[in-house]
Amino acid sequence: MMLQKRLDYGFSGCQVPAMLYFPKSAKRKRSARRKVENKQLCAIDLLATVAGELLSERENCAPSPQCIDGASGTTNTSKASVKPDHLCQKEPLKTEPFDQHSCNDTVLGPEVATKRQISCGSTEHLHILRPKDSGPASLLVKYDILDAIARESKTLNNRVDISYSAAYAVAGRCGTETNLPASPEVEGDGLTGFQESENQMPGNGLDINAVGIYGMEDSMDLDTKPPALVSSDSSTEVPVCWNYLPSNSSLPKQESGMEHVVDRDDDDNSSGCTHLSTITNKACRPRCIGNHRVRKLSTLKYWRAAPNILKYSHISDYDTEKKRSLHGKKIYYTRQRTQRSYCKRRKLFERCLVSASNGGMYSGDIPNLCEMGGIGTEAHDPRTAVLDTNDASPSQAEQSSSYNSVKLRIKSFMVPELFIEIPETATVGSLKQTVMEAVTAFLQGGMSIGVLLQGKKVRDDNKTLRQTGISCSDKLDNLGFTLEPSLTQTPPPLTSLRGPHFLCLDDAVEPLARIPPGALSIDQEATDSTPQAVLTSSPVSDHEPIHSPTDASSLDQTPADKLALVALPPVSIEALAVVPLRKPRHPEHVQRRIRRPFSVAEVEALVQAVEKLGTGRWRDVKLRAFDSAKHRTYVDLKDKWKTLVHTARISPQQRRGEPVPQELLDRVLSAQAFWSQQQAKLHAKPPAAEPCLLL
DNA sequence: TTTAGGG
DNA sequence: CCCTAAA
Repeated sequence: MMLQKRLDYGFSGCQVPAMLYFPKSAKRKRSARRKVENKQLCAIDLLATVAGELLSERENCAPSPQCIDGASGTTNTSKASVKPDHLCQKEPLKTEPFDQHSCNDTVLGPEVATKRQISCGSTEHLHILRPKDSGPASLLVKYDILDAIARESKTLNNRVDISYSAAYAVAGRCGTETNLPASPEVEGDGLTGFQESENQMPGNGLDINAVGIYGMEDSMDLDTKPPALVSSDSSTEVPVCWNYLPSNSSLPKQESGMEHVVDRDDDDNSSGCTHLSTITNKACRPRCIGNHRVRKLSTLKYWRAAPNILKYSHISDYDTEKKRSLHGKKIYYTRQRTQRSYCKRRKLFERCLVSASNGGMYSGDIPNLCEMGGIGTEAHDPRTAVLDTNDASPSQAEQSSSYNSVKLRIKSFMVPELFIEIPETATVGSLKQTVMEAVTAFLQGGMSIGVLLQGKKVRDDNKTLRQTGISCSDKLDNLGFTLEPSLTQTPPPLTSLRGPHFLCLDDAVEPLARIPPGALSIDQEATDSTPQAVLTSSPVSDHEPIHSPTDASSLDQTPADKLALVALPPVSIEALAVVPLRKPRHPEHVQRRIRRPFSVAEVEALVQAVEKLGTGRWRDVKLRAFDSAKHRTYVDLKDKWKTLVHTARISPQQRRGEPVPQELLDRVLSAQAFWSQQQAKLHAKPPAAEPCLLL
């Protein structure tokens, strides 16, 4: 490789619409997941789950748009809010890459409704009941959720806007990798354009935007209320308490970008606009709803590690001039589409929530997202969110009546500085991608919102707006919000698993890792004495790029060794002190293999081999029938057999995916029976001659 | 490494 | 497909 001159780009801040992305890379460790419990994750959990719904709903498409009434098992049905018309008339997907059976075999009678249970934290569950054939699924669900939340919270202070971005709805057929269309431009909708541009593998993503520092006052104590999130959504919803002031700036309307994707995701022409929404408070686990062709919620796509990122560092506030380091790291990523059950997806999201939680907040409740401690940037810091109070009339707010509200508008947040190093021979497209990756990496650690009042950081999250003076009109001019990265709080048990590339960070902040969680209060006044973590780039070997089997778009993929990216967000000392460590991830575990459904021919070969060799000799089966299929491991074959047996035992209506000939399934059953019998005999008495299934 | 199973 | 305990 010839040396290339590098160009360094400094970003004093990337302006993004005032919205946050919550889905984060999933973590598979159950141990980590266990740490995510209860209401801390209320918001994200809910949203993530909703997102799962949106995804899952795609296969519940049905031709009939009519709404069904009187669904079973519900106690509190009610009409959901009316949707805007434009949401009801979406073009169908131009291409429906999903299994064509998915629509057919899931259409239920009009009386059958799909009962969804939306988990909102650990204590609240919203049951969403909507008919299966009530039209554009994701949209309905979206409004179901909104409606449910509104009812559940008994207040409209909290608004949640959920957008679903089906980045790509492509299901790879067996043996054929599906190339996706080129990534959409990342423009016009802030971060919504995050795309998996590296290799254009099939993937799908969720953009859960939401929103609204509406009802902040309430959110302060919204332990049991639906999440109040942050949004710049200037579309239609106006919170009751906080007047949302429609932006007159040039900030892109996030809806626009999102809705388009939603269009693509709606898999039918249904024009149904009404639906049922049922809300209960049962705190039970979501049940598995048989579904199909549901992509795993790889919102994670967005959080995919940038292979080019060699360095990913954070520095602290300018005023402290302290440097801290993060490490580049792989981000759990998957583009696999699965047919997992709702429960599975739910679990997956729980994993997401782990990171979301750990990364985005270190204590407190999700509803307090809007009041999370921020970084100590100065008021004039360009990274500070622009607060527009021109249109607000805070004079009323300061009239200290108990119900006065504070009106403010967040025009945008500022993303902290990003430094990007890229060869000058790189294309603009790769530059875009690099920037995107930088932002992705930046966001990957989780987000926090900082509140600055007159240049001073408002640390006490428990104070009311009035107490802090935020309700005073004369101070609103100096009220700012910062979008700041948070680091994942590494659970103590996991810190020992850190790979070599974590060493530098470990060394720097190891002492902090021992701070017991209980001591990690939001108010981290004493953290100014935090040891400095000097940013160090990690060896390339520790960050082997993620290569995709179908790296179709590796246009100008600058090799990792030639493109370094340094993100230098002004990480607050607090954040580092509180959540100093990232969850270690072994690079080899980062990328999930692409899913490659077995073809009928493969199934045939597998069945034949198993018939011959039995069910306990998968290596032999592999050698015998799949020796040349590099991507099929004996574990795969074993798994496939397992699923085949399962498939053969369920009713044909329940089967999904490419249908396997019944004849093969019959053979599967007989072979399974035979060999399990043999195995039983083997246990009974010492092995004799090698049996063989006669067929 | 391979099996066997749960996830 | 992933993850792992066992073998």
